[in-house]
Amino acid sequence: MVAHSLRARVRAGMIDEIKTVARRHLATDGANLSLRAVARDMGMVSSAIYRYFPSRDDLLTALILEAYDALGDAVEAADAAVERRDLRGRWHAVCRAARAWALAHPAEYALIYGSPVPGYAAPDDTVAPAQRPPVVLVGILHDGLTTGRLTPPPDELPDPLREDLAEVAAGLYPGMSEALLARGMAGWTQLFGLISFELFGRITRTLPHRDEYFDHQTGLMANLIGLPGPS
Amino acid sequence: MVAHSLRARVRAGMIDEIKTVARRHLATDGANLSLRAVARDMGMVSSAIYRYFPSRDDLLTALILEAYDALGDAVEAADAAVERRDLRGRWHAVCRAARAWALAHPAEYALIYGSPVPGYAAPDDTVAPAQRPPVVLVGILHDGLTTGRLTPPPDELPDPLREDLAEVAAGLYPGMSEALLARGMAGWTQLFGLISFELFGRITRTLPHRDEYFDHQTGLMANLIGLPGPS
DNA sequence: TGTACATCAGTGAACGCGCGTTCACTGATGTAC
DNA sequence: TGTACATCAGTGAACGCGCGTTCACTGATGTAC
Repeated sequence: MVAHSLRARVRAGMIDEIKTVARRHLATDGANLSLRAVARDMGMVSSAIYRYFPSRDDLLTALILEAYDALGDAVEAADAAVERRDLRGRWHAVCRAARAWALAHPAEYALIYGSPVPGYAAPDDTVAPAQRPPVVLVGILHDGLTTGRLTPPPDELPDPLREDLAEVAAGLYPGMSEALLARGMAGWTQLFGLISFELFGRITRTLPHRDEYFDHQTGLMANLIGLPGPS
Repeated sequence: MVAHSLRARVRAGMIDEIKTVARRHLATDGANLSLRAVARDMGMVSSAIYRYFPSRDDLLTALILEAYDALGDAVEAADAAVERRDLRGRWHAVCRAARAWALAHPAEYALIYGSPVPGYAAPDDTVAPAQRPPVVLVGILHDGLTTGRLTPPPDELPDPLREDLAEVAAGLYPGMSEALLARGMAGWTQLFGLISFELFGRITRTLPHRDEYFDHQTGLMANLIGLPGPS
């Protein structure tokens, strides 16, 4: 029992080390991750990896799942740390947490939000963790609605779009204002765009004050949504 | 003279064909473009490509430049086709043109706006063509300012950010309102985010009415900017 | 507690593959006199 | 107009490399009695 769990612990440690080394390789080689290179870095023969992962794609999938979860954890923790009623504070906290995580883990961010890896199809169990950040953002808006702190925007949607959004809302926050949901999704899109531009090196070459830029731009979206608070 | 230009024309035709075949390969293999595969598709031996491109990276660079230019052309043409004073119409035309081009050329879009290709450094002459779409968007706002059709937002920027933006404006549209420039960049970020999400298959799985969604979301940004017009 | 057996991690060789790039070559097409 | 030479496109073989994956193997570590 003790002996078996020791072996199991060693095994878990190896799996962790493989993933850690693989993450390091992501940083330099992007998503064309090489099993052989990982094995080399660990001082093993390449076939040894197969004791832990049945194929290269499985290793990739594990890394992708971990990345989604790490980002989701960071984002949810940031939200939870702010006073519930401070909608605008929560919004900024979530945006900043996502950006901070991405800047700290650029390769993993690229893995989950960059262009799709050719020939690799993400399995279905990545869908739920992938939605955690936008769900948190929209959750803030939902809280605002139910506590009356946030006034929903006028219904400004064409019918087909409203129906689509109603269906999305039904699976998430039933009864939510579709127009507000659309604005929340605009905020999420903006957040993703800001981080991607900064990380992939477009735009911000001539914008040294990146923190201020980021806060201002996410603040604009908070205004668009109608989040109460300073400025 | 005539003879020489014939050979030159044949040569130019070959270069075009290589690029066309290479573009086709981008669609399936992403940015790991294989010279040998391109040669194979053309019924040539792989070394023959070297008569036309000194290396694989040069071919990639050519494709990237062409992609930037094609998108830039599409966007500028869309803007030019709308009555100058119809700011909101121009805004929507530019957004739609960018999206349409991206949907029609997903691989080339991924090449220029996806995650950076590992080990490939884009040469400097990609910078100018890359900026054409955002320059057009901000140009619309600038036109609005100079014709008085657009009221600049109140100065809402922290000092360091205003200085950064003033420098950007100086090289582009001197004297432009920094706060308005920031909003224009927010619009550009949103546009990029919307297209990327749609193309890379996040978010829109449950949103069948994509055109309506796109128009609505870009319309929200037009509102944020303060573009006059319906809705 | 001690022994016989099963499980498991890691080895090393091999498979078949594709890649970018170089190089000496063959013909055909153009140029100069 | 006709010939001698230079230019150029494309060939085919070869270089050295890295890759994912399979497989029979050796020891060491754990398990059952």
